Amino acid sequence: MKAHGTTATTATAAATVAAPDTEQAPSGRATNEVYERLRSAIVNGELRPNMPLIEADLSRALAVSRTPIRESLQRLSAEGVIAPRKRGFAVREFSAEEIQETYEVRAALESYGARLAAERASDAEIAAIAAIQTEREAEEQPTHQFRVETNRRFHAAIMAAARNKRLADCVFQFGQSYFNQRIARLMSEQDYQRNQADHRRIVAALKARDAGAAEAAMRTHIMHTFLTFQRVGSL
Amino acid sequence: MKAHGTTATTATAAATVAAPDTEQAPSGRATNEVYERLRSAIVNGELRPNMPLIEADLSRALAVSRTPIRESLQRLSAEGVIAPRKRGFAVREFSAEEIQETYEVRAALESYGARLAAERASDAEIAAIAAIQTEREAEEQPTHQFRVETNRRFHAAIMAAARNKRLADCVFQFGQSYFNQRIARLMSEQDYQRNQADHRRIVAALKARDAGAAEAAMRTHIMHTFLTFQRVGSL
DNA sequence: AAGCGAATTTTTGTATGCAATAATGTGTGT
DNA sequence: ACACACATTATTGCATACAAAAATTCGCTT
Repeated sequence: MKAHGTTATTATAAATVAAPDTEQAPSGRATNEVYERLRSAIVNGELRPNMPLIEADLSRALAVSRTPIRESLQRLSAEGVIAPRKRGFAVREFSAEEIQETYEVRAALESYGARLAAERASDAEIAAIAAIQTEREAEEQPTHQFRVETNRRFHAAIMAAARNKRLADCVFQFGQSYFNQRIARLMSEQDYQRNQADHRRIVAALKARDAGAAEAAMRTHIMHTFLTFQRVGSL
Repeated sequence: MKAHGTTATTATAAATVAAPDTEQAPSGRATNEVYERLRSAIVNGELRPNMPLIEADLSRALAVSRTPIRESLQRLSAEGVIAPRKRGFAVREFSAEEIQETYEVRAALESYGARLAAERASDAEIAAIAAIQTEREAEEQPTHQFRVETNRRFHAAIMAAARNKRLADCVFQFGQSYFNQRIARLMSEQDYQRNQADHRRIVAALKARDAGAAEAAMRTHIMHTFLTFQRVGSL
């Protein structure tokens, strides 16, 4: 490919990130803007794994110099979203083993969060968690969007109730991987029903203030999601 | 303070990081060199919390331009070692609550690691873990250095046996904070003996392949370290 | 003195330039 | 056609330059 002056049109990383030239970053930080855009593009799967991130291309696409690009890349690399290659960086690819490892870490973190929530949550917080699940159960025509969003809120509410910001941050980080969205999209109706049952068990344990049960239920729940991944095979 | 030409002598961040002008980074990557030096300076407590990191100073002290400095700062920021201020970055300070939170996360991760190790380790790995603890018990005049190092090896061996690289990386990350070294230094003989007892319990659980017991023992062990911190009060 | 505001200095954020190195292409001999 | 040396290009890594923003100093007024 020959770069021809202004705007590249090939299916390269830069193409999918191009800025909608409105909203032209009046808020001082170009680096943050670039960082956010790249991260969301990667998490949403717009930038495919192993796609190399060419600084000059991104620079043109996002209309900033290479400096904020390079700083964003460092940050994304530290977060494990992209990986260093011999030359520069590429969108990180996760093997099946690495995905399993990630789910195990999430299981460790979220199950401990459930335990802490059972010990520390106020009654109001537990009621709020239960309410989210009730909302899920009540919806008769749940869209994919609805399911993802209420699920996110359910888990976030539990983490908030655990009163450990660091833990919540960690869990959030681990949710920021392209394969999560993909797995969510590939979930069958049966998977969804199993998740609902898991959620009910978690709520019950929290209401009973049974830390051990909450922890175990959450652990099982997370690993169920991993089973979904295994069933659908490679992404 | 007036920067006067070449070498600053005041007690600023840059002073403590200055390169020993030998070993002049023949291996291409200046950014990595800078990153490593800053991180270790912070973790070892040479750079005190809240100390602002002035790019120009660091640049002079480490004899590189501001570019690799800034890239290192992005990385350290993503890792939570430094924190953004209104202007630039400063060494991150952890409140007592944040330290507790960190220990809770470590407890979650390492206890799950112990569980996985109990399920997955080979007999040889468990023997190796036991051997490290035996070595600890055998030493009659253990220096601080010896205690820290064997402790590190003990925990690392368990994480390796858990066969989850991501988990091991996470635990390692959480160990990279200045307060860990400080707490280790403030440990009383009684604390050390309690740790030894904890380690023995963990080894016993692993030998028995009792995942639940290994998990519980490790969790208790980590939280004991947190109790040590609480006893000595503020750092 | 204390408070306030403008001028000055620091320090950062972004852009650009240049040399080094990896990647790629091209030709030649076998 | 294949392998290999060599030339060319693409891309990075680091340094520098410059403008904007924040912090500081200084002088003025009260």
